[in-house]
Parts: sequence; C-alpha cells; structure tokens
Amino acid sequence: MGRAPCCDKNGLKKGPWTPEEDLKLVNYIQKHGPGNWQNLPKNAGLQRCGKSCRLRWTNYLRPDIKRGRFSFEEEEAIIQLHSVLGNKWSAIAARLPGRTDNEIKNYWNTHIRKRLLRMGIDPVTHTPRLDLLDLSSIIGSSLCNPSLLNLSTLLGATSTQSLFNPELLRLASTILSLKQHQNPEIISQYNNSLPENQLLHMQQNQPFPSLQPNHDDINHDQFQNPVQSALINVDHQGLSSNNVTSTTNLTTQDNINNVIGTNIPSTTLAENLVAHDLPAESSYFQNLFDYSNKDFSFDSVMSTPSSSPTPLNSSSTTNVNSGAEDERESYCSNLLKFEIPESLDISDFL
DNA sequence: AAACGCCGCAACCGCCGAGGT
DNA sequence: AACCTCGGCGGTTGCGGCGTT
Repeated sequence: MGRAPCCDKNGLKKGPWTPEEDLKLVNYIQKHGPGNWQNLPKNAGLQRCGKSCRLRWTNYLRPDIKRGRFSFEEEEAIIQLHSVLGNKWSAIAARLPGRTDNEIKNYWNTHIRKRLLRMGIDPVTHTPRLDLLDLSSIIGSSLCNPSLLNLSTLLGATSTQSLFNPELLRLASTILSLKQHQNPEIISQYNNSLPENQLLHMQQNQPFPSLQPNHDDINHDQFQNPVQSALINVDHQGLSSNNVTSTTNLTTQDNINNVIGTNIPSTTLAENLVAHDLPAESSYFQNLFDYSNKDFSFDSVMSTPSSSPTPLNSSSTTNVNSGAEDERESYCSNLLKFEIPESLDISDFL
C-alpha cells in the first residue's frame, strides 16, 4: 500500500510503515505524548521525518480512529457538510468523530464524488447538472427493467401522475433543446399547438438557474423556466395518453419520441437513487429537492400524493433534519414523487 | 492461467499560516 | 520587519488488490 520510497535523503525512510515502526511510534506516544514531532522520531528511534510520524499517528494509529465502512449516517453527513464547507476535510472530519480528514477525503473522491457525478449532480456545487449525468447507466438500468420505460409517467400522461423534479426537467430541457436544433421542423409543428407565450418559453432554451442549497437568498421567481413550461405544456396541450390514443394509435411514449426524435427511456429520480446505490431517504436529496421545490414554488400548491399515506408537509422549506421520522418520510415522498391534483390549473402558477 | 485495467487508500508533496526569535 | 520552524491542510501519487477478458 502507499507510495514506494522514492528517495532516501537524510537517511530517513519513506513509504509504507512496518508493524515494528508502528509499535515504536505508539509506544513512544503512549509514554510521552506526541510533543514535538520534529524530535519525536529521533527520540522514538525511528528513521522517519516528523511529518511522516505525525501523519501516521493522526491518520492511522490514533486509538480513537474508527475503521471500517462509512455508515449511511456518516455518508449523509459528509455530503451535507461538504455542501456547506466544500473541500474543508479537516472541518468535516471534526464533525465526524473517529474519522480522519484523509479518510473522508479518500472516501469522497473514490465513492461519493463518482456517485454524484453518475447522478448528474455537480459534486462541487451540489447542484443538478445534466451534462454530468451518466445517461448510459440510466438508460442501461432502464433497459434492464422495461417497466421503467414509461416516459408518459415522467411527463405526466395523466394529470394525477405528474412527476416534477429538477433532474427530469433538466433532462427534458436538454433533450428538447437538442432536438430543437436538430429537428426544428418537428419542434415547430409541435409548437404550433402552443400559445405564443408558452412557445416563447420553450424557444428561449435557457439553462436552469443554479439550485444552490444552503443559501437563503433563493429566487422564488425561478420556477418560471422554459423547461417547466414545456413539460406543463406537454401535459396540457394534448400529449397525454388519453388524448393521443383517442385520435391515433400512438402512445405518449411514441409522441414524446416523435417530438424528441429518439427513444429515450425514462426513470424516476427514485429509480436513479436505487440504481446508483444511494439511499433514497437521504436528507441530502430531500434538501436538494427541497430547494428545487422552493424554486418552483410548488410546495404551496401541491396536494397529498395519492400513493403516499403521509400528508405533504406544506412548509417544505423548513429544515428537514430537525423533523420527526414521519416528517422525514413525508419529505422522502415529496422528493420521489410529485403529483398534481386533477383540478389544479397549473397555468395559474406560470 | 495469464494479462490487463480499474479502484481503493495509505502516504507523500507542497503550500500556507501561526508563533517564536 | 524579516526570517525560521512547526504543524496543518488539500491535492496528488502509485502500490497492491481485485475483477474482467
């Protein structure tokens, strides 16, 4: 393990520590305490530099170090703390008893960071970014489970099953914008059925405003974005499966595929979470969605999901970590599924 | 079974700030 | 004020293990 000795200047050893060296270091510190690291190796009879001894002690030999896999709670804490503190590993480690900054840094770089990237979440800003989304893995996981291929569910084929989450909106945004460039005539045909003001939203092709957690200065007007308009238009302008199948034999999937010109399987965020091995009940994602939800200002208009036994908490901008377990589950439900009541006229909110 | 490539992680490197002289 | 030492921190490296071909 570790870097091999690259030099041996000053007669000091480098590279992996032997059990004998560890024993010497532990014995010395147990007797005398760390004290001056510069003098420690000489006094302890070690052919190491003080820095090397300090690192070995703080990162490996310290008795209060907790070894082994990170628990879900620890992992969640790391993600949340990182969203606040950034790469301040020592500050994060200070809040995780028994874990060292080096261990947390390694775990972040080898596990969490990659997982966030796969999910299309920028590990630096903690905001959803479609350009980071590993579509191939999502598509792959969807292909393995044909039941996930129901794009009509994603885009709200029935008004009681509408799903709204920023990642899917972002996905749809890019798909639509890409196809707008590739097949402008198709988009144009589709747009002909839309009111002018809604058409404008779709053609603006602007990126989503950044959904930065942990900031209070959320712009509540940000929910008026072209993607959301587009998706709501899809829902309201006759692309629902009921309307479509009543006039043609095409399914909503077919219609969407016609619009975007390709077969894009869909999956819900919950399925993504499962597929990427991240616990769906993570409050990090509750928060992430919470802020997205805040952006969209939908929290005040959403009704209780029919599939959820827990009423939607109307004050979704509160700190989810301080709530009781049922509240946590409620937020989880909100994270994973948004539903719009049949009677609700969404255009009122646009 | 061997070769290859990827991944995890311990350890090193270089920089920086605090404190002492 | 300038210099030096020390400790801390974040970034990077590269070996060993493991899975895949």
